[in-house]
Amino acid sequence: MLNLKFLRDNLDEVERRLATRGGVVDLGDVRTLDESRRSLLSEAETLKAERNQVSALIGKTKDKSQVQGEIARMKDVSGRIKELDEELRQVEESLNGLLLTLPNLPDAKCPLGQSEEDNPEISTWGEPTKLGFEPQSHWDLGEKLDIIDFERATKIAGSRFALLKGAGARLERALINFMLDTHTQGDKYTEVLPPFMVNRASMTGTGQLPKFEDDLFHLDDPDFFLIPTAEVPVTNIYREEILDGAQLPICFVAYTPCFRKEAGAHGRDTRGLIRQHQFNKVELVKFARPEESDAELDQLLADAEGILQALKLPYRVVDLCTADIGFSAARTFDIEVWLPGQQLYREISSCSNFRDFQSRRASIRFRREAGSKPEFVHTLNGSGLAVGRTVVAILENYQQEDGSVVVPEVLRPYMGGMEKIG
RNA sequence: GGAGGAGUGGCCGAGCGGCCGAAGGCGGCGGUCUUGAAAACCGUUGAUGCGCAAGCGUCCGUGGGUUCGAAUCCUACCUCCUCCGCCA
Repeated sequence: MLNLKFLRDNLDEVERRLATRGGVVDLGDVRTLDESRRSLLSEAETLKAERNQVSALIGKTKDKSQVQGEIARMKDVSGRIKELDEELRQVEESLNGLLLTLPNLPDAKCPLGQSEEDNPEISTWGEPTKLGFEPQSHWDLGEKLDIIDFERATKIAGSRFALLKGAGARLERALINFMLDTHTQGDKYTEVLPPFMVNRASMTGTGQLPKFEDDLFHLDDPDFFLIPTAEVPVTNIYREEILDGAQLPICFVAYTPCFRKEAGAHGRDTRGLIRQHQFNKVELVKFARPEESDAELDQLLADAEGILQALKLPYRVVDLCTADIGFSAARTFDIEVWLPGQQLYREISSCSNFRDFQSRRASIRFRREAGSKPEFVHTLNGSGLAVGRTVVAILENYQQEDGSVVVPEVLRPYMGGMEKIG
């Protein structure tokens, strides 16, 4: 959520900066609602002040017959207050509803662009793998090795599900453990295992609601949502809390499955593990002081890159342009891993700084020192990494001409010493 | 699922329908004393909205209601605790 005061004073600038995300932005309604809110508020508060005064007087008066007139008048005043409060409630509901649909302001440093084509590549690591033979796709490899069964997953659940088997299931589990162990080394990140279902307030806090309900799996009774990323439950750990500034930054790492409807992706990535309704992810989440969040984003990105480097998987980093950053983000770096089967780089991690956008929605604040005023923290998160896509990358990059797959060295201890699948 | 009990400030804990944003304690902060620290003593210490400010408003789990006036009364919901049942 944007700062209403800032928005009020810089309406044109906000419109212009939001428009860099694409489309036209008209904040006229925000102005109108804000103005009527303030005028209703001041009228209601004046009456409340009067009522408080007169009621105190009535209270002090022993002989109530002397104040019958005041009591009658206050009855009217109270009626009027009730009307105004109701009007105010409606205006605030509209205003708040509107504010909740406005995306975050892109950072000044966020590159301008019209589409993902305009995302500048800022670094590369390793060389795209040269296999010396015709590479197979991970879905062919997986099926031939009998470690991924898409057909039966479809029978059990439906399309966009996978059944991992044998060394495939073991590889997924090995990756989760390897990632968690790596990130928690030296107490950099504290491991958490959060609920996989959350309520509406949590979804609103991180920005999935109210705009993106269609992308979420929902349970009617109780009114819960399956998490689309661990970002949601982990960021909401501190919703409506005031943190001690001395403890910042607070860094969490969480493994969770993630559930997404992929409603807008019909026909895209229908084969393979790339786009599933359910996938595993190890997520990094940080709560930082505002002045430190840029540096924390760099570190977060480096931590995510560290996993790919340890696995010796080639990748590049792109700086998402204004048209491509997510709703809640102010700045985002994507890590894209090389996939020989498809001969392209594919997103495997997305690392973002949300600044105070989520912390305003979720009311997550901190005190610099005892006695100072609460300020909003900056929240950040990034995949460290998407596990399913890491399996894809390993199968495709480590495949051999005979269709077997070499297990990356760092994973062997997690695979019971297995050096090769197949 | 059934039966009881409870939700007050960072924490514990008082609170008669008006003098309660809320006693008291702990903790925090500042000070006195001390070579320094502890102890003791004194003072101070919630959040938020509108406003340049003075100030005014709001917040005692959440939402409704009664009343001139609600932390205090009524009501629904939420959460927690105890007991019974069921259960990985």
